[in-house]
Amino acid sequence: MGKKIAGQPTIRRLPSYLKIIQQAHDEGQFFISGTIIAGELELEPIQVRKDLSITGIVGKPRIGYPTGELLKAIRRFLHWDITRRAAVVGAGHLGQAIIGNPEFARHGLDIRAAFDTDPRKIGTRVKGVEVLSMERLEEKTRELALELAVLTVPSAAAQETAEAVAAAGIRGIWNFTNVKLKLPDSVSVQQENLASGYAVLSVRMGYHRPRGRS
Amino acid sequence: MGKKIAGQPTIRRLPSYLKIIQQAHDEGQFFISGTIIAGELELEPIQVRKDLSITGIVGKPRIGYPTGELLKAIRRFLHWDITRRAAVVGAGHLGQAIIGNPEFARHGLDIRAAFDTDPRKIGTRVKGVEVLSMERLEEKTRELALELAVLTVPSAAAQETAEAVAAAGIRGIWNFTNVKLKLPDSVSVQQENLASGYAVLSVRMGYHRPRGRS
DNA sequence: TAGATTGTTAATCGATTAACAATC
DNA sequence: TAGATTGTTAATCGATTAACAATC
Repeated sequence: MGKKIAGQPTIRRLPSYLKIIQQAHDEGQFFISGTIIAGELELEPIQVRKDLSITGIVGKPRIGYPTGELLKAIRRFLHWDITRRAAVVGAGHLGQAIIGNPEFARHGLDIRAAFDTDPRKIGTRVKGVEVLSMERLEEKTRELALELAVLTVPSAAAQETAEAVAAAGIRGIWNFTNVKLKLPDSVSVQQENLASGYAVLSVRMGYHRPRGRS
Repeated sequence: MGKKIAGQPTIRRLPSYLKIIQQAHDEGQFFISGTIIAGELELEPIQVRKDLSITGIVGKPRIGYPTGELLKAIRRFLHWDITRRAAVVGAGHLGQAIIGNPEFARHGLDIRAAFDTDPRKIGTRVKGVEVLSMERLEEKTRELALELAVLTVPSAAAQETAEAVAAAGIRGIWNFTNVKLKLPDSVSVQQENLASGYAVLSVRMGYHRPRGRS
């Protein structure tokens, strides 16, 4: 019998659970029920129980799940218990937002360098992270043992840059461009398509019928 | 018989289709087949055909779908054929990234103002967009007829800020914080949880076994 | 014409939800 | 104890994929 496998929807919900459980833990609560977590996130309790079951942590009826063990197990499951040495490729606003967001650092994203083609940016620092020329990507990847790249370059440069990133030996790309990258399967790619979210919101909002003065 | 309804997965894929079809159209192609679109995005042709069917556009066997009509129909479906007057609330790097991204403007996101609490930012401009104090949110929402807010404040301020946004009369929030907002149902909220994407990538990458020198 | 592609109907697959005995 | 919550098994739901006749 193999390891229990979690579907992608489950994996995507785990970070929200982690946040709620962390808060409870910080407030000194030793247990939290699936019902409470579900209430906070407007999910069904059964869904939370099902999701949490993949961690292997067993809860106590009437009491809930032990917060400490659950935190540890979720972090382990997401591999957020190790640090991943990473680079931001494309040091624009989006790249700087990722560098400056402490949430990712807490979850093991250890950004060691940033790369850009803009001579005015090269040599500067963003929150202590040095911005380097793209020419130094391979050298720095080796030197710093980088394994992950946050790709925040303009779409027009995405494929070309991703190929350079892959050639440098990086094995995971968090892709914030809207370009479907063509790379060998040995590189893991996670596509963040912000336009998808905007599309969902737009459809949900529908057409506005402003209250006229007529 | 009612209007055909599209599931959220379909809606989320439409922007990618739009991009491919736009490229073909710009290259002067009058038709594009579902097979081609699927190939570009590494999807199944049947999935593309099924998704495109919600637009009501009919393709020609052997030829494909008419690019011009398809573009128009997808934009119509997503309501990307109208402009939505919007504000960025939280003028940090992420907010500035959204303001500076021309893709959203092309899809009708018309950012008219930015709001922040930082006195050093208030009064400045980001790509021509004025940064205003949060106190002026209600006034400006009325004056500019804003209907959408891009919420890019720190998590700690998310709920409070969202309430102010809702009170100002804005009816859609694109929420980039990791906070599940508690707001009346009259406000549409789209949650962008970046940590979810990072979780998926992390699980996919697994634990690294570096090639040792041993 | 021959055959690639469409649109529709049916089958499969996976995720969510329901039901309920076990239990703290 | 009584009853809220857990974990598991089964049912439902929705999305994806397969099959195939129609057709350009």
